[in-house]
Amino acid sequence: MRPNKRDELVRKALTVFYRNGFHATGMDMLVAETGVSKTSMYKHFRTKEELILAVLRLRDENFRHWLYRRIEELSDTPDGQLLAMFDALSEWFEKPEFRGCMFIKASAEFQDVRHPIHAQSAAHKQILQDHFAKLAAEAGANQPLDLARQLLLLKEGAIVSAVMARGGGLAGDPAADAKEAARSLLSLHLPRP
Amino acid sequence: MRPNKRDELVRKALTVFYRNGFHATGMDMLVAETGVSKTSMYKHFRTKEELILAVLRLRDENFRHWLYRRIEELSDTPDGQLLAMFDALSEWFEKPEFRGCMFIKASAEFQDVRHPIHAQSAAHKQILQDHFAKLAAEAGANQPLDLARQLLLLKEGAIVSAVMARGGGLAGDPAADAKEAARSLLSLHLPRP
DNA sequence: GCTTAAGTGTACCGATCTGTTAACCTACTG
DNA sequence: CAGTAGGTTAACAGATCGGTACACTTAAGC
Repeated sequence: MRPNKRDELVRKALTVFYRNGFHATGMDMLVAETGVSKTSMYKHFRTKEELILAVLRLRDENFRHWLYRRIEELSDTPDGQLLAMFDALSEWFEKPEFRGCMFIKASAEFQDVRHPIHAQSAAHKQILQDHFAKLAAEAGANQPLDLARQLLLLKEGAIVSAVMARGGGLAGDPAADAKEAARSLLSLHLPRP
Repeated sequence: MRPNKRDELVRKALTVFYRNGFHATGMDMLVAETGVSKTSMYKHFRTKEELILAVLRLRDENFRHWLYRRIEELSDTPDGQLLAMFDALSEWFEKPEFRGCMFIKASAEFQDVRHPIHAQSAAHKQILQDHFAKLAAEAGANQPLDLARQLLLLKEGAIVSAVMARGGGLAGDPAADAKEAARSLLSLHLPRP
């Protein structure tokens, strides 16, 4: 059981789950898409749930590191980075493979709050919120935690709306709208420059 | 096939789907929970998808009418009603049966934008956005559509965050945070009173 | 050269999935 | 009273679900 083999399985399973959903994706389909045998799959992951949790761990890493890096590329001030988040999101929304937030979908399919999948999804959001709060504090916001929470609301709302808007079912440009709103909120929370 | 029998089935199916998810809820479970026979169920709804679409239609009616009425009870000015929406949401979030937005969950489980379930979910959001825009225009907002979209983002973000916060997995009071943000946005969009 | 770990293919398990079939019951209506 | 609409129970398709059993191959390490 080479560890990188396992990682490769998680990586491929991620794309399948992301495209297809969790319940709608059977282990047979995963086995077919990854090219691995079913026996091996179950040697690496004792249950489907364990595989999903591994997928979510990878997704958390990938997404957060991508977002953190991208906003640092786009701006070198903390308040600029908070704003730039919505430009990064915009880039994400326009990728053809964009299918919304994997953690929102996971918590939607595993609704019991005591379920590890639900808990892990919430943990991802908490980590993001903490990061926003750190940036807000560095930017000198009056109430950095409040600002962070409001920005998180805008981010989640933008993702959900972007999903709905994807097929033209909802009018508007969620990333642009969210950025505009964020600009307003930042101007009210930050001391006059 | 008395029509009210069908409505009763839709009503009961709604609670089961809302509690359990769509893919995770089998027709056998629905039959057991509604007390109806499987044959009758398939006489009323030719497929599971048709049942889900009927459930979503009912949910759209119920939710929108509840929300519209509640915010009218809480305020009699259009801008006051836009703010009161977040008080109404707060009441919803605190109900023990709260499990998030059914349309977000539906679009998460049926991701293909051409799928009728996905389209119907997006339509629900569009109708809400239109309603907000109407209120924003009545309130005299500079750009009522922009304000409506921003408020929709806050609403969706609050719902998603409330789901995550339900088991204590995410800190904060999403409804209160969203209301605070909405107050800021309104003050910037409305002409000085 | 032998052992062991890692992986393979395939067949299978019982349960559940959506959906169907057939025979029967019951109550209203012409 | 006969016909019919709406409902019942119960069994059954055919597929797929998560997960396992068994016999085999391949490659590395001692």
